[in-house]
Amino acid sequence: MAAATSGRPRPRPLPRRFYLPDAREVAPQLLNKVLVKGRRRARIVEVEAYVGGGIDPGSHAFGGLTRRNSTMFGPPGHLYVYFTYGMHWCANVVCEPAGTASAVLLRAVEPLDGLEEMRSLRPRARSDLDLCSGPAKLCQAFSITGADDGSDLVAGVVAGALRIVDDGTPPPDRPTATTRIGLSAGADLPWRWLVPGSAHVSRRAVSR
DNA sequence: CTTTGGATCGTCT
DNA sequence: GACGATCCAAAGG
Repeated sequence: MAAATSGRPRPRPLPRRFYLPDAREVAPQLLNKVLVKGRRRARIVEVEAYVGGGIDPGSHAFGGLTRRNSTMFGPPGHLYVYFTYGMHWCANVVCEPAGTASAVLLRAVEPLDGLEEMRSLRPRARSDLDLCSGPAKLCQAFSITGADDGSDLVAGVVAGALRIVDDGTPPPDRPTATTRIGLSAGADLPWRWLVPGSAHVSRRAVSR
C-alpha cells in the first residue's frame, strides 16, 4: 500500500442493492452517508421514509400511480423530485423493486465541502446552519430541480452527477426517531430519523 | 425566543 | 377549485 494513512476507506457510491429494502429500513442507514455533486459534499443528517403498498397515507403514491409520482414506482436507486407550494423542489431516493412505490425523503444535510457555491445558491441563508437544513433548502444548495426527477444515482460515470457515497462513517447506533414533518395524513407514523445531536437538522427533535 | 401569514403554481378531483 | 412531504420575514412575548 502506498499511503501511510490507511485507516479511512475510499468513498464509494452506494450500490443498487442498498436501495432494495423497505424505505423504513433504508432511511436510517442513509444517515451519515454523503451527498456529492461536483465539489459540493454534505453529510445526510435527517431523512423520512414513505412506504409503498397502500399502507402509508402520507405518501404521494398512496392513491396509486399518477403522472407526478411515477418515478416512485420505478427501480430503486433513482431520484424522485417533486414540486410543492408553487416554488420548492424536494428530493427522494427510490427504494424497493420497480412496481412498489417507496422512497426516502432527504430532509437535511450537513455541508462539508463546496460551501461557497452553496452560499451563492442560497442567498437567503443567514448562516451555514441554514444552507441545507430542510428538504427544499438542500435542493437549492445542490441545484436539484424537476429536471433531475428519475435520474440514476448509481449507474454510469457522469462527471458532476449527483451521488450518495459511503465515506466510512457508520450510521448512528441509536438514531433519533420522530413523526414526519408537515403531513396532514399519516402524521402519527414515526418514520423520521435524525443523527442525534446534529445542529444541521430542519427541526430539533422534541426534547424530553 | 415563538407564532403567524404570505408567497406561488403544479397536480389531482 | 383546493391543497400542499416549505421557506421566510415580520410581528409578538
